[in-house]
Amino acid sequence: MRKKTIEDYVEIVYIIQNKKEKVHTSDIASAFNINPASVTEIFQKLSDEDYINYEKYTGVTLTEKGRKIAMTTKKKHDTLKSFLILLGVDEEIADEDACKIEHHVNPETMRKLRKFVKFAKLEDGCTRWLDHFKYYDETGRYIVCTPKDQEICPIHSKKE
Amino acid sequence: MRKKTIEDYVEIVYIIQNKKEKVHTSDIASAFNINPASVTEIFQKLSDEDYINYEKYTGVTLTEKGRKIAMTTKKKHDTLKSFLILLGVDEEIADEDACKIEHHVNPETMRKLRKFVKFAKLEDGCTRWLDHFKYYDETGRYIVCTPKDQEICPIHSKKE
DNA sequence: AATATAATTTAGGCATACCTAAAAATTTAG
DNA sequence: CTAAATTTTTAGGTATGCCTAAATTATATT
Repeated sequence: MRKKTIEDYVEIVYIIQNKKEKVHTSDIASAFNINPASVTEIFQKLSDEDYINYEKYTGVTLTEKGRKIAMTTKKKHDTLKSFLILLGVDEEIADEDACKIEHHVNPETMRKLRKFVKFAKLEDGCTRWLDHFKYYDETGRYIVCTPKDQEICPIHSKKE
Repeated sequence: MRKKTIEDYVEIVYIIQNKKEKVHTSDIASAFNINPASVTEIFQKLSDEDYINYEKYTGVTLTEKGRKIAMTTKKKHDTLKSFLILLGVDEEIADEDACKIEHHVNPETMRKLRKFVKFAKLEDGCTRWLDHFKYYDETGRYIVCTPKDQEICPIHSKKE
């Protein structure tokens, strides 16, 4: 199976499992808008490779191996989505794009992105540049912080 | 053919065409590290759908339709790569990721990203926050521009 | 508990993007 | 300008992720 396929299916099982205990063929068929027969097939393969516990007709649960991948993938998704929303992308599009991109991003890139999202959210009147970006995006005008006025914010400065 | 396939092949033809006039089966086989026979097959399909001008044994060129897609795709690639480098991702990884992501990003998202890269590059002593991000990335400390010191930079302010 | 209904699985098919081996065309060398 | 070497194409094959139709199992109704 392809990495993308494993991640997509394991992730959706993970999400549905938070509401349902056991995840059924039909849950995934409707979530991905595909034929239930295709889901069965995927279940069999995911089971062969030990990502899910599958017994015919009774629904599936994630194995430890599957859960790890699901969580990692979901975390990537959330980071990407947050970042795109930060940028001003509509939530729905941000979600779609995150879905498609999440399988293809290098771990180093993800690390930088996570840092960046965290950095951008260090506000409380501290972060201004994001507002400046929005303003620039809307008007084309660029607001400057002059270098001399920098200081280290005592509240948010901390290790890692 | 899948969107990803069309974009990947048309883009590489575009890039090679900037150095070679006619693009040959072997050029692409070695660029993508696949079998020449597979390239021939793709050439036939790309030709059927009018993305390239293909005549057996003589190499290919892009049609107008193909060139448009190639340019759009390359532009996406460049924007994504620039953005990732801005974030501090290593050039090689930035390039790889851009390659994989470029097929999956919504036009609205691309528009925001392009704006963002442009915004971030409005420096000349003006943009500070990117340095602050680097500093934060490395040390965990957050440098603040205090709100009162903002002003509109007369040099970079302009419509669109 | 028996039967009708709904969900799931099996079986058989299809398109895509790759492959290998062999045939055909082109290019290069002598 | 012919023969050897190289490149390209053809033919036939594979894995993946989807499909439909039919069979099987589970669930709900009475």
